[in-house]
Order: sequence, then C-alpha cells, then structure tokens
Amino acid sequence: MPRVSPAHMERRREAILNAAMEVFIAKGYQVATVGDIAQQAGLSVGAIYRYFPTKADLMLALVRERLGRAPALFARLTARVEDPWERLVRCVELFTAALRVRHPGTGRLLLVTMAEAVQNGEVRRGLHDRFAGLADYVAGIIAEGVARGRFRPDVDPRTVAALLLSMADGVAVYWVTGAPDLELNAMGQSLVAMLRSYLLPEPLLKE
Amino acid sequence: MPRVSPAHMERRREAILNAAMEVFIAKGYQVATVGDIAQQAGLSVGAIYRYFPTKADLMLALVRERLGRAPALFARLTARVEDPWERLVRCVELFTAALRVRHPGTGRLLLVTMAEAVQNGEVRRGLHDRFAGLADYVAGIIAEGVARGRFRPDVDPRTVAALLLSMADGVAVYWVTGAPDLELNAMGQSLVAMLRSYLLPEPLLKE
Amino acid sequence: MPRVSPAHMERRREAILNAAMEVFIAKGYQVATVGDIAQQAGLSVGAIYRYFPTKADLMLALVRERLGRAPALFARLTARVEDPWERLVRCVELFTAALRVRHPGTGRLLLVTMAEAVQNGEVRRGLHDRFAGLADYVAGIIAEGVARGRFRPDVDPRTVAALLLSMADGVAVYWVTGAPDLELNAMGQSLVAMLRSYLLPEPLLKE
Amino acid sequence: MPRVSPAHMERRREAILNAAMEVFIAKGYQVATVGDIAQQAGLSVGAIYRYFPTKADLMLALVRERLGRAPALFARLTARVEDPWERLVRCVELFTAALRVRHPGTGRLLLVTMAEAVQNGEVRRGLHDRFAGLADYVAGIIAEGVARGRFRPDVDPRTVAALLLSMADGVAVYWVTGAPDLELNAMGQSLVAMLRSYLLPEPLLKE
DNA sequence: TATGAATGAGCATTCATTCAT
DNA sequence: TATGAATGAATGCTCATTCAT
Repeated sequence: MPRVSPAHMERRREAILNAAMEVFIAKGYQVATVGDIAQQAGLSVGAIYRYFPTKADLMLALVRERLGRAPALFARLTARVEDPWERLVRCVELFTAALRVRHPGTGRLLLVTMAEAVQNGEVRRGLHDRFAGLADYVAGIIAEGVARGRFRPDVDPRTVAALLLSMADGVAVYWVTGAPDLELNAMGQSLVAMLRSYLLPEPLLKE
Repeated sequence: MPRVSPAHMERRREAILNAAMEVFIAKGYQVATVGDIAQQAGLSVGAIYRYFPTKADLMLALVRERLGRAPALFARLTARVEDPWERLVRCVELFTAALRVRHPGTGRLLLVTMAEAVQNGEVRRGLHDRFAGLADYVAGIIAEGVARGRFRPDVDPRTVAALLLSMADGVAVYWVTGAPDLELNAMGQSLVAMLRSYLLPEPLLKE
Repeated sequence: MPRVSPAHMERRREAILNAAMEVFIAKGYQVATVGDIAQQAGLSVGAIYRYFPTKADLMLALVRERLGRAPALFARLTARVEDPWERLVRCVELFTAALRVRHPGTGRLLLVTMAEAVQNGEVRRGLHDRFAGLADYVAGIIAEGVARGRFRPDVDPRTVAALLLSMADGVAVYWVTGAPDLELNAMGQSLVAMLRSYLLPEPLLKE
Repeated sequence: MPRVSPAHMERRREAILNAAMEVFIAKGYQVATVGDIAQQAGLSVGAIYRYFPTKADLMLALVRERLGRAPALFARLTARVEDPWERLVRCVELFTAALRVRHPGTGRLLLVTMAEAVQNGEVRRGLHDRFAGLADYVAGIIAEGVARGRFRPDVDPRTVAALLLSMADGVAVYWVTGAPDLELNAMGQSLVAMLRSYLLPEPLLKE
C-alpha cells in the first residue's frame, strides 16, 4: 500500500532524470555527484536511490529514455512527408532545429554518453541501438527513394545513412563542445545541396 | 639514474605519454588513475610526476602533441598531390587508413578528449585548434579547386570543410565506441562519390 | 542517522574538536593525520569532513574556540576580585592552576599552535588576538592599580602586561615540552614576590 | 683517501646547516623538504645525505650546535662583568640584542624546535640541555649575588632563573610569530626595573 | 664525490552508498 | 517515504630516501 500514487512516482522519476541530464551535461558523468543531482532535483540523496539503484542506472536510463527515443521521434515527426527526398531534407532540418532549439542539451548528452560508452557496455549498447534505429530509418527513406526511382539507383542506402548520421552526430558533438565557427544553418544547407547533387539524378539539367 | 641525457628524458616522456594514451583510451580520463598509467609505463607513480606536474597535464599534452599535430600531418602527407580534387580524395583515404591502421587509438583519444573538453577549457581550446587547423587545410583545398575552376563555383569552402571534418570525427567517434556496422571503406567510397557529384561540375556527362 | 538535532551536531562537533586537540597535542599538527583524529573521536574519516571542511579548519577552530576564549575566561574568573593587586595575583594563580589541573592540554596546544602560526596567517592572527586580549586585560588591571595609587606610578601597564604574558606562555611552553625541573608553584610564588616588590610602593617598610 | 680536505667538508657541513636553519625557520620542520634545503644550500639532495643521514639529524644538529651553544655563548660574552647585578643586566641586554640584531633567526628556530620536541625525544633532550645550561648560568649569577650580599637574601636562584628564562623564551617565541605590539627594548627595560626592585635591597632609599 | 631520477609508502580529501530516524 | 549523517574505499599527489651514473 504505497502512500503516493504511481503517477506521482513517475513524475518524480522524470524530475530526477531531468536533473541528472542537466548535471551530466554540465559536468560529465564521472565528475557529477549524486549530491549534485539531488540538489538539482530539489531532493535528498536518499530519495534518488529510491528511484535509481545506482548512479550508473541514471546514465543508462537517460541513454534509453532520452537518446534511445530519437528514432521513434524522427519517424513520428517526418511521417507525414510523402516524398523521400523531402523527408530526408526534413530530417536534416529537424536535426538542426533540435540541436539549436528544441533539445539543446541532447548533443551534450550524446557526447557525455559516448565517453561513458568506452567503459560501460550497457551504455554502449544503448547508444548503438539509437544509432542503428536512426540509421535504419534513414536507410529506409533512401531505399524507398531508390525503389521509387526518385534517387540515383547505385547508392547504398545503409552506407549513406551511416555517413549522414555520423556527420550529424559529429556536428552535434563539436557544436556542443563550443567549437567556435560552426554555422549550423549553413552546414545544413550545404549538406542538403550535397545530397541533392548526389541522390537526385541529373537535377542540374532541369533546375 | 640521474644526469641522464636529454634524449633519454625525452624518450621517457614519450613512453609516459604513450602509456597515458593507452590507459585513457581504455578507461577514459576520469576513471584512469595515475597508478594505472605508471603501471602501463612500467614506472612508479612518482616518476610520472617528474615529467608531468598533474594528471590533467597528461591529457593536455596528448591533446596538443597527438591530436594537435593532425593538421600538420595531413598537410605533409598530401602535399605532393597537385590536383585539388585528388588531394581531397587523398585526405579521405588518409583519414580512413589512419583510423583503421596507422593510429587506431586516435579516434578513441578524440572521443575521450571531447568528453573532457566539456569541463576543461584548455583541453577544449586544444581540440578547437586541431579542428580549426584541419578545417583551414581542407577549406584551402576546396577554395583552390574553386579558384582553378575545378570545383563548382557556388560552394562555400569553409562550410563544406567543417561538414567534412564533422563527419570524419563523427565516424571516428562511432567507430571507436565499437559501433557494429560501420564499414569504413564503404563509407569512404560513398563520401567520395557524394563529393564528386557535388563539387565537380557535370562530371557525369563526360565520365 | 540524519535529521539529528542541532544539539547533537554541536555535541559531535565538540567531540571532534576534543579529539583533534588530543591528537594535535600528542603529535603536532603536521604529523597528526585526519585518520588519527577520526579514530580518537570514534568516527570515520568522512564524518570529520562533515563538520570541518579541511584539516586546517580544525586547527583554526581550536585556536579560536579554545585558546581564543582565554581572555574572556580570565576576565570572568577574576571579575569578583576588587583590588587590582589581588586580581593580578589571582591571575597568576589561575594560570598556574589552569596549566597544571584544569586545562593541562592548553599549554601544549599553545605550543603546537605557535609552531603552525609561523606558516599559517589565520592561525597567527588567532594567536595574536588571544595575546592581545589577555594583554589588554592585564594591562587594564595594572592601569587601574596605577590610577588608584595602589601601584607605583611609573610603570608602563602595557609593557609589563606583555612581559607577564610572555613569561606565562614561556613557562607554559616549557612546562609542556616536559622540561624537567620547572616547579610551577615555586615559580608562581617568586613571580608574585617580584611583582609585589616592583608594583607596590615601599611595601617592605610596613610589612 | 678522501678527495676533499676535512676543512672543506666541515665548511660544507656548516653551509648545509645554515641552509637547513633558514628553511626550517621559514617553513617549520615538517613542511620543509630536503629538496628545499638542498636548493637553499646550492647543492643536490644527495649531497645533503652525505653529511646528514636523515632529515631529523639536521634538526638535531641545529638544536645541539646552534641552540645548545647558547649557555657557553652567554658565559663568554658576560664573563668580564664582575658585579652580579651588572652581569644579569648584561644578560638581558644580550638576549634582546641577539633576538633583534645578531641572531634574529634563533627565536624562530627555538619555536620550531619546541614544536618538534613534542614528538622527538632527542630534540626534547637537546632543548632541555640548553634550558638547563642557561638556567644554571643565570642561577649561578643570582646565587653569587646573594652570597656576596648584593641581592636580597631570600630569593631562590634556581626558580628566579627559570622564571627569567621562561620569560625570555616566551618573548622570543611571540616576537617571532610576529606579535604586533611587542616592544623588545621597552620590555627589557621594564624587566630590569622589576629585577632591580626585587633583587637589590632597598635601592629606592639611596637612588 | 656529487647528482638527481626513481621509488613507493603515506596523506588529505571525495563520494557512492547505506540506514537510523 | 524521505532525509542526510555516517561510512570507508579509492585517488591524486608529495617527499624522504636510495643508488646508478
């Protein structure tokens, strides 16, 4: 007979996770202390441990519940776009917007998480799942474009998808360490131009 | 063993740096202990401190003396290639080879370093210098290609260079966390194809 | 055992301070380890740090809260004595008793503290405050004696007070290093005799 | 067949001892490092160990060869003075001058040494020897004054001597920690006045 | 003999985790 | 349930001492 409702517990769990993300982003996983997180969440250390058995579980939950949802999120937000090329462009825009506006912490969390993945197998697996999910999604778009004759026929969807995602995460990670001269919008536009010339057959002749 | 030759001291310094790189790559900066590094170097803890005043200085030296030399290294190794397009392709190949064969630890070091850069201003500056140096170099190649009429005239060299390097480091970082399905060679070839279609004006008509 | 009463925390703080005093007295500040203090207090190392942020703060607290209270203590314990001469004599007795019976560790603490004061400005300031406080008090007694015509008119209260206190602390410090032949009582009596002949005008004629 | 002359070795030994005194005075025994001393002496660490087997031996030598010579020094410098009272006054002057001009470091060395004596039996014994030597000498003067009828007959030479020396060392030690308001000259004069009124029978009637 | 690099035990301090209240 | 005091293992760094050169 719990005193608090499951909803309340869920809300508190989320609050702790948000606090942990904030703190991990600011300090990195190793440097962040459970006390920092408790303070950020406005709770006591003990309370954290009621929701997450160890500090490592906080990181893992973030990987799975924040980063891990990126594939589903992308799918949902680009589902309405019919044309594969438009959908691909939408993905690039979405990523740029996410990095700059919607979830500016995600890039940093990605970096912090990658660093932890070196050591921690479960974190590594979580990251790979996210990458694989996103790559599958993008590869699907490309494959569809190829199938429909919209894209050049000789592209390898999986490889190009991996390339795109690597670039995206590379940008995220540099952007996030405060690299001085990264103009996200310009980079997005150049990327789209590059993809257009690569994927769309003879576009220059017509346009 | 005092009054050793400067050469001996330099060799030992390098050995310690190598040991530190090994250990940082394997565990990450925070988790690695100075004892680990000493053990890896076959020295005592105190000996480490004769060459590097703090653990942080080890990291910083790695950033500056390993990662930071990448621009000069790339410049040297591609200097002979005359044609800008060939030189760009050479860079991609070089990077792929470096990641896989020559300096397989560098990618990991890059990741570990990025994670530390979140916290450590000096490390961050070191990374930015490396990125800026590489970006300058690649942008120079592209600008030259544009100037010579070899590349499409409307590309923005700096933006494309940043994009390329982000992708490269993104790949490095994923490759390094052991992402399962990254086929470096295939990715390199696709990237070259993409660049060709983007940079070279109407190459398809002739070739 | 959280949410303990402030009284409990204060008691524990005092216990730690007592333990620190014990250990510092026995080993000196530099040689004493925080582990020693924890053991003496029957606590863990970590517990010490909940009450005092650094080892140096333990010393400082002792200087301020043990030694620094001497002026107030002396004032309180001799306040009732009306006659300046009697009060002075009372001070000498008090000091002798304190050294031998009441606070036998204080002399040692004084020594250990002085040694630390060479290096540590805050400790030095604490010691000077104590000395100045005691000197003010004793000088006040002497000045009052002079003003009332009870003492010889040409004595300089501040200088004599400083002299007295130097002697007192000199005795304390030697007593404490275990100097073999210091007979505290005899020394106190001789001091009183010396003061009598110096301060009281022509007492020998009458008595 | 030593390469260097015994005289050279003795000179070097003295130089090391001087350096050690300088450093101990500035930092205290525990905080001073053998490296500090070597640097101050312009030698290598190893050289120090050729002359003194351990760091502790440096301190001990200082106690014995610097502080321990005080009794002989005082005896020598006051030997010419015939009258016991004059000789006593001379001692006070000597002490004041020594503290301020001749050997300004001695006070500090005394303090540092006392602190070490808490722990170190040999140092303690050295200090006690010095104290006993000085006390014997002063007590001898007083006893002589009594015997000659120059001093009040009821003084206890040993106790008064101990009192005087405690005061002297107390002053030294406070002076040395930088106590702000200690006017050595004024204190010396007051002390002489106090001693005169105590020791010399009815001086007031004549002077 | 002199040097100073190397050793490694030792210490102040931190922090994940526990558990009495 | 929540709190936060207590625990104690772990870590970066120092320094007396040794000894190869």
